Amino acid sequence: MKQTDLFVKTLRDSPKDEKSLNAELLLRAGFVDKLASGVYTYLPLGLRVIKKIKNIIREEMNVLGSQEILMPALTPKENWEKTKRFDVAESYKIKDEDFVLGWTHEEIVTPLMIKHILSYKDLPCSVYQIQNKFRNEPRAKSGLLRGKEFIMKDMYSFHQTTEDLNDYYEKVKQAYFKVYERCGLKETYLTIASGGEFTKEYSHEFQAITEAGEDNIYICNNCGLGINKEVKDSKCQNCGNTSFVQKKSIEVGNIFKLFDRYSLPIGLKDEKGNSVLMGCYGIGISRLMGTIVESSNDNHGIIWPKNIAPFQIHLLEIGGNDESVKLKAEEIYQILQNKNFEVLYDNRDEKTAGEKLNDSDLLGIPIRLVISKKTLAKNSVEFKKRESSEVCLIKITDLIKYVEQFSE
RNA sequence: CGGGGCAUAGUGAAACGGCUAUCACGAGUCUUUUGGGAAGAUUUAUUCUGAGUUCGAAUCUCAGUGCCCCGACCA
Repeated sequence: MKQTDLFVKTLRDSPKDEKSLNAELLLRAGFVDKLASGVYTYLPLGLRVIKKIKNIIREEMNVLGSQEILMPALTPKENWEKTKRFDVAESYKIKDEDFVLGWTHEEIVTPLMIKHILSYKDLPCSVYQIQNKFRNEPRAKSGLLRGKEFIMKDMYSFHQTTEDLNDYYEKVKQAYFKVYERCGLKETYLTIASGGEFTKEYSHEFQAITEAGEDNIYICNNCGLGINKEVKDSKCQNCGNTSFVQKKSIEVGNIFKLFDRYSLPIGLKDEKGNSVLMGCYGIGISRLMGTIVESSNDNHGIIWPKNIAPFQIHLLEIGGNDESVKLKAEEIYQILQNKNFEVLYDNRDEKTAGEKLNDSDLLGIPIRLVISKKTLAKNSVEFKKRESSEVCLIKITDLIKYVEQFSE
């Protein structure tokens, strides 16, 4: 994409009121626009990142045999009355309180499954959706980390036996780690937390280590299990070790065994009349994006992990009013496009070199290529990785091969 | 929901209760410029809303609203 066609503006100054790093960088770089506290518009660059994260999640959930569906955000009152959650403060009630803006979807997916699960042959079964969720947060904060409306993947699984639920639950854990790894999140810990009202068993959170985090977890020095402070014991629940390190973290996913908490009141039964057992599995996608920005940046801007970067290559022409530079830059842009690289081409004429270079750092695309009179004199293009300060000149004839190496 | 802070152009800032609310950047038009945020010309505002005090309010008072931060809350 040519940068002159991109609907985005970068800001030179940080917005006055944003203390949170992810909010500041994402707003300055033009990835998002803030409509209200905790309510954001995703601009083209931000949406590209969101789409990449969604697709990674889709791929991993599909591997688990789950199928994607989309449930409504507008959900009728009756569904919530059955499970006694109509009055939960987290929801937004609308239209004279006949509807709730969905903040989680057990109440919708469980009745759906009554229609679908007619025999033991239909079990196990798993569905997920990616959707905007609404939570009546008393205090939205920290940019994308805690919003009133946010993007979430929620998956629900249905089983005939506890054993089958347990098996599936373990597989989901592994899939979640793959998601975080592919998204470039370096330090994520499986963390045990309270199962809440549903079960004496623990639920599991996935906690990413970051200074911006709202949680404090204790990490076992022996086995690496994270332990939420609400269930902190003197010994590690997994290995019995007694030494821990405390770190600030943000929850980027959680998984629960729901058992019959929803199937019982809603009446989801197998053919023998036993309640179907359920699990639910969430990932906050917008929060994940914010967390990645918090953990991957420098003084100049964002450093996107390559799998979720909005583009793979940022091609800059410097001195583009020189006809030969412009032509060559266009040519290289076309070649890279034809090779299916995702290229953002800074073809803006009126910008100085400094502006282009600074914008490039701010946007955080993994590979930067610069073409100028200087590099053309050597039949070359300058190559730089965003994460490194090393710069090197690459012969134009070797460019494709060289770039391929770094995008694999 | 308790506590604290802030609110002036698209963004960031300035202006003792007193002249036509100033500056930088951005954005628009034109000319010149291009390796770490360039030069000139020109355009760019209901000082958050409402009330009050005053000869006079961006500035003081009260109320409201919004935003940021701390805490509580967060299946």
